[in-house]
Amino acid sequence: MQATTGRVTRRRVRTRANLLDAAFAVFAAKGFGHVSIEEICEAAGYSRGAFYSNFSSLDELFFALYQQRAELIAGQVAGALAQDGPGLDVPAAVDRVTEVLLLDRNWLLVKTDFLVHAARDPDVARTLLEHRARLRGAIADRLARARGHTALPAVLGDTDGAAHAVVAAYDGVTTQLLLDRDVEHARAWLKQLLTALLTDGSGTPDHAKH
Amino acid sequence: MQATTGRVTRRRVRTRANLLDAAFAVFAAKGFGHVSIEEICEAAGYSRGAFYSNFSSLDELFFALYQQRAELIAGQVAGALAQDGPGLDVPAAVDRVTEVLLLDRNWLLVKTDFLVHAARDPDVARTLLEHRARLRGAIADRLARARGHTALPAVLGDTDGAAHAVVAAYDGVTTQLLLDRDVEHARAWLKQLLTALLTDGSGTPDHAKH
DNA sequence: TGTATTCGATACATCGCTGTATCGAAAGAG
DNA sequence: CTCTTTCGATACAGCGATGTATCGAATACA
Repeated sequence: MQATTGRVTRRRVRTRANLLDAAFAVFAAKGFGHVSIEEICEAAGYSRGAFYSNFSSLDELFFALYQQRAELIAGQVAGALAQDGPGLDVPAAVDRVTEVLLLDRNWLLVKTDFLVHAARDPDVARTLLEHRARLRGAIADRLARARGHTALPAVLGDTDGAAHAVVAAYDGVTTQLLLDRDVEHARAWLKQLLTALLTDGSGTPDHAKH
Repeated sequence: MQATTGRVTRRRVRTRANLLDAAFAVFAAKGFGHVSIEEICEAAGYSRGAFYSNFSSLDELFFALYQQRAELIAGQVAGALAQDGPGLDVPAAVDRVTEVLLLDRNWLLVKTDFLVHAARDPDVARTLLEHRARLRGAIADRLARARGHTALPAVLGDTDGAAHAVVAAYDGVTTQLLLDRDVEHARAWLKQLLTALLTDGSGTPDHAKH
C-alpha cells in the first residue's frame, strides 16, 4: 500500500483483480473465517508478498470483495428493473429480477458470510444497510412508477413498505436455497411469494409443489 | 469420550453443560470460525483437557450446541402455537410466536452461523432442513386446524405452502434485524408481514414506519 | 534506452493453536 | 472406607499462519 496515489502499475491492478477473483472462489468454498491469507495467495498464484502489498488484512480484502460484487449485482438488478416501460408488468419484472438474484450460489454464500460478519461489526453493518437501502430504493421507485397501473395490496403500507417486503422475501428464499440447493424451486417459489405480496390476491399459483 | 456408555459422572454432565453455555456466548460474540477451542475453555473455566474429554472437535461442539438450543426454541414455539383453542386467532398467535422467535439476538447470530456452516456441508444441511421441516409442520398443522375458521389466501397454495411462506418471512426479517438491531421494529414488521400473508388482504397495518 | 520507482517473491522470527500422552484428583460402587 | 473407574489438568511436540524486512525484477516515464 502506498500513502499518496503515486504511480499505479498495470500489473498492480491485474494482481489485485486476480487476488479478488481467487478470494471469491476460496471464500465461497470454505467460508470467511476458515480461510487463510496463504490459501488465497496460492489459489491466485501469488506469494503473500503480493497480498500484503495490496491489502493490509483479510478483513479489508473481504470488504473490498463484497463491495465489488455487490456493485455488480446492483447494476444487473437495476438493469432488469428498468427494462420495460412505465406500465409495470409484475410477473415479467419479477421473472427477470429473480433470474439475476438467484443466479450464482457462490455469491449467495459469500453474501451470507458477509452478513454474519456485518452483524458483529456496526461499521460493516452500516455499509451493508446502505447497500440494501439502495436496492430497496430502486424497487420502491419501480413500484411507485407503476402505481395506478397495478394495484398494490394495502396491508404493506406504501411502496417503501412493499419494497421492504420484497427484500424480506428474497432473503427468506435465499436461506432455504442455501440449504436445499434447488434453484428452480427457489425461483418459482420466490415468484409466487412476490406475486402474493404485490398483487391483490388474484394471482394463480403455478407451482404448489412442496 | 468413552466407547460404550459406562459410568457417567455428575461432574461430567455439568462440565459439558458449562462448556456448551460458554461456547454459546463465545460463538455469539465472535462467530464460529473466529473462535478457538482454547477461548471456549477459558470462558468456561476449564482446560483443553476437559474439552477433548467431552468433544472431539469444534465442529462437533458446534453441532451439539445448535441441536440443544434449537430443541429449546422448537419447544417454545410449539407451546406458543398450542396455547389457544381450535379457533385460530391469527394476530394473537402471531404475537406470541414472534415474541419467542426474535427474543434472543445471540441465538439469531449463532443460528445464522450455523446456516452458513450447513450451506457448505450437505450432512449438516440435512439436519437443519429436518429441523426446519418440523417447525413448518407445526405451523402447517396449526393453520390446518384453523381452516374454516379463518380464510387463507389462495395464492400460497395449501397450508404447507403458507407455512413455507411464514418461515421465509421469519428468515427475511431476521436478516434485517441482524443488521439494524431494532427488535421492536422487526417484531412489528414480522407481524405485519405474517398478517399480510395469512389473511386475505383485509388486515389493517398498524405500523407503517419506514 | 536509461533510470527511478513500484511491485511482488523470498527468507525469517514468532506466535497461537492443535492434538496427544500422562498423571493426579474426584466420584461412584461395594 | 476402600477400591476402581472416570474425569480433567498439565506438559510436550509440532504445525501452520502471521507480519516484516529485504532484494531482485518489472514497469512507467523522460
